[in-house]
Amino acid sequence: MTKRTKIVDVLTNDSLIGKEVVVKGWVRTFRSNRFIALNDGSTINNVQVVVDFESMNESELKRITTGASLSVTGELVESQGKGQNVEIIVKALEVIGDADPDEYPLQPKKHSMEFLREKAHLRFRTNTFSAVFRIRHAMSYAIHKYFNDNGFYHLHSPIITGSDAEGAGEMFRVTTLDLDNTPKTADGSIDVSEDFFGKETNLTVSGQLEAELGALALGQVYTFGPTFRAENSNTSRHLAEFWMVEPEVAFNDLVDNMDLAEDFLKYLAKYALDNCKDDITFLNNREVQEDKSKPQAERNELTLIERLEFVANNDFERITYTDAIRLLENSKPYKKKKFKYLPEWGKDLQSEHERYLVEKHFKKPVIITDYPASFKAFYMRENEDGKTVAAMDILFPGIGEIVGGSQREERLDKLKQKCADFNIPEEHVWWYLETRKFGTCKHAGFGLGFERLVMFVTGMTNIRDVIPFPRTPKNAEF
RNA sequence: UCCUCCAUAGCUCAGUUGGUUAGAGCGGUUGACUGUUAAUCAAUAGGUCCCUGGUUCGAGCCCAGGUGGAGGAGCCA
Repeated sequence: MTKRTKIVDVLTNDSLIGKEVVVKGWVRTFRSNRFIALNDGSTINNVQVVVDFESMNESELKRITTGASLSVTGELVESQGKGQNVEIIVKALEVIGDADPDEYPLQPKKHSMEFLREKAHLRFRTNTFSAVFRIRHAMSYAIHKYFNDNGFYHLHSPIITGSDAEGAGEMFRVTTLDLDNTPKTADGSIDVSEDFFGKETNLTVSGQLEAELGALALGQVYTFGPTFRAENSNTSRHLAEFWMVEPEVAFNDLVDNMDLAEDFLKYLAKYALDNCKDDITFLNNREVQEDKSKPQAERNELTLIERLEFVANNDFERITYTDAIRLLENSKPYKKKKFKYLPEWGKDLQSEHERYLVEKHFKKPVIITDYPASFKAFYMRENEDGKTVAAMDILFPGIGEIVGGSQREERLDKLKQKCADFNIPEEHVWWYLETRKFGTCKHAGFGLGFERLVMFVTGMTNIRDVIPFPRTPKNAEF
């Protein structure tokens, strides 16, 4: 009958004090047969519900267990106790759904992240994960808001793609063929003309090429969708299914591109600080506690909040690949032979090199630009030196590469040459080449790994803990 | 895919040179207590020691293979 009040409102809206409220949520703890900590997901904070156990049916009281869902009607009053400002004095309490304490796996104590990953269906009910996923939502919203407020259009790039020219990684094949009985052509290979689309199709590894098509008419676009890579990578920074944000802007060059990416990331850090205060504070304190049990060398130099403030308020370092190599060659670990791999012009930077630059030398986000063409993608614009391309990677402390982008090759002859160099048949990318044939112009864009952003903003150290149901090699549970 | 480490109670872990009956804390249950904040106190239940094979009189412990997990590397976002 009476409308449910969300716990976030119960805790923050002073005008409700003295009034009767109805709250519904899940029991976090039940102490002394009298105090229920109830949470409904609207905030990380619980409301304390005070039960008059002397007058309650004992069998009903027994059903108030960790994890059970309740409907509580009662008066909101200022708390007699010290830990909270307000509490609800129960008038009526109904157990909506029981949670058998013998079987309910979440206890009011610390669990390991690995254990909770196996209980991915229930881990939303913990403080840490509810905070992470509220922040994940806020970041998703902030991304749309940033682009909308800056005149970008959200472009929906396809998830199933017939394009096989991207080369961004191994792809997941999409087919409706009977795998036990595939149709064959005369030479014995699989006859893909019989497949649903009449050709080989895969899940997208990037929406970039499609975003470029949009940008070259709409001016400023971005994609924000799921991306799939069938790489057998087993690290705390990679997923087989992840979400990527890819803005693309006509008439932008590499400097414009860097300016956009930096402004965007600063906006997101500030948005989190301004709009997710309770959750960020919780995760900040959680990390401080965790760090206490770690050796000095593994602790964070700055707290989570300090790191977010730092990104929001300080300019990123910008350095060319060539200068970065020179800097590494004159670094202490180089001279003391601490690098496992020697930095060398023409070879890609190793993780240890990036970490040195970001975490030891500059101690701030670093944008590395103008990489050698040899290990970058075919669509990146060739620089005047003929050796490097107008690429940029943004490296974050503890996360590594969070953004990768470039100014695109807009000159048709150069792009055709690149296709040849990379063994990409022109007939596969005819539609992409046509944008250079008809009204071509400078343009640039980048890709932001959404989960890596959420890792940075939450301080979580494993990417599997910032997406509800992680997809990794040998794991597609739930 | 490669390297290193790990797998014992519901959870976090200990377990001696290979030895007979595998332990602790937390959680659960039962009871006491009741304005608590990880409540407290007492009692109590709870085990395919990841799987398969091997060595041995005897394996949680040693060996081989497998599976799963973590950290690092590569690839990248």
